[in-house]
Amino acid sequence: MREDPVGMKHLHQRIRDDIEAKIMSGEWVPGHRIPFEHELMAEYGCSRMTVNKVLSTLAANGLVTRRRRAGTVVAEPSSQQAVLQIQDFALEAARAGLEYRFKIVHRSIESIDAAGAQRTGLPAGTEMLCLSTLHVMDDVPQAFEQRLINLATVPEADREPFKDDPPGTWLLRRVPWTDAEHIVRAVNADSTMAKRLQIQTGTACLMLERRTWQAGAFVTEARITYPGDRHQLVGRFSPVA
Amino acid sequence: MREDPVGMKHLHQRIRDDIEAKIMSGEWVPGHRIPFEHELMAEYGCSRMTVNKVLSTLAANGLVTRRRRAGTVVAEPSSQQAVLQIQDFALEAARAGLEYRFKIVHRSIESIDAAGAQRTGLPAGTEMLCLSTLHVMDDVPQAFEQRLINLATVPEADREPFKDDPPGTWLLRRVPWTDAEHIVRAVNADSTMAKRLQIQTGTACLMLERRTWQAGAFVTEARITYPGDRHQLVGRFSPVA
DNA sequence: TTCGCGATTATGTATAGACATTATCGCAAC
DNA sequence: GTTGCGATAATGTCTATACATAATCGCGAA
Repeated sequence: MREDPVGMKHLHQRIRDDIEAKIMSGEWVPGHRIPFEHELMAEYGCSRMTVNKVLSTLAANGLVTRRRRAGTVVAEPSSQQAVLQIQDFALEAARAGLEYRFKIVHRSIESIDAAGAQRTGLPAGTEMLCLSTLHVMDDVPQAFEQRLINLATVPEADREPFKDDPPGTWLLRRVPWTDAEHIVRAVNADSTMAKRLQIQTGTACLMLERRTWQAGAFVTEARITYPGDRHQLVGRFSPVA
Repeated sequence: MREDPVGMKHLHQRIRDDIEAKIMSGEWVPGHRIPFEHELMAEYGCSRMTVNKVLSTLAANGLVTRRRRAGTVVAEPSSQQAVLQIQDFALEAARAGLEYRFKIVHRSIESIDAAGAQRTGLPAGTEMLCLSTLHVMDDVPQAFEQRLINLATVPEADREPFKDDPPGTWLLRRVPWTDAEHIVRAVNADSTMAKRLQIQTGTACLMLERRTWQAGAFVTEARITYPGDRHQLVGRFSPVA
């Protein structure tokens, strides 16, 4: 019944990618009803078990909400929201009525080291664009960002001056991600970091480490340090199955 | 074919619970090979699809590792995992092969103050059970937990000695929550906290504040402080709109 | 001894169908 | 109008089967 898959992803993955893409692109906003299982069956010409498993997985990941009889709808953004929103400083500043600036304080291209290769799953020696950015609101430093961008996945980053948008915002618009890993740590500011953020040495800081992949290809790693007395992560969660 | 389920969980959940219990209790240590799918089929008298879905789900959650031909084994705990995702110290300790203890260092019943009333949305003066708990693994303090439990919502907490399970675990089993709010901060340990956690004064700590509601009724507030050099929050997310 | 290759075995993905569960819709009775 | 109830429609769970894929095992040849 199925054509021979030569360079063809598994159906499960293809359906999942399609739905995720529609949600990510904004074509399907939160609350939008996703086609019923039998509609997807017809569209992809597969059995209900297959689309059921896809939708169940998406529901377990909190991307959609399923209700008997009512169908499946795109979930309201909840848990991850906080971590992600903090990412967009310009938006946060605008909402708080502050003036936002950023400054690229370092830029270079380097081969990834052994530890980096381990973290990202890339072969050692892969070329990465390394950027350090200071985010400032109303002349007060809010965060220091150290970022690696995989030039194999995003070659155009090499020629980008990052004049209007900081690297994170620029990337988000260019390269939609499909997977991310977040780590949140508490660290004491060393003297260098303290100077950058205009805080006292030893002040507790939140360090958010974030790695993103697009369909298995590593995109970027960001390590963002926030002064602990100026920032917190806030999230609202609903229980997962 | 199946007996009528009166108070009988779905098979999928039962198999899953059984396996998780074996892992949690330490009966199956990391590396231990889980029965093959056809063995579980025979044991539970069900089809392979059913056990396959259970094991796939456990694998997706990182509890087990699956390899073709080799079978399914209990996963190695990856360093300091998922404090946020699985907020169960006993489970984490069991997986890491550590001995877990907890100690209630303070217990009282108090009326909520103005600030607390603000945070929880309760009327001032509501009676709360106040507990302070120290979580210890292999004689090393891992976290200090300050918790308020709403006695109006969970009156039986008053008579509970919290002998076998710490308050968080006990509550989770008794009162399923429908909404939660999380705040993550970085704070410098003051001298009291430093003494409790056996760290140096000033060490950066992660402070996780968590409030939960059940259908609009406030249940509990927990404020958990982790030494920053021993813990991190790990999360794996998929994109949201 | 070692290398290569085929058989074996366990998981990965998918199908087609069945029955259970539950929320909603619409009609009928009050 | 409102209430109650049955039909309906969607997801939830499960079966039995099939073939694909990948890793390992063991045998035979170099």
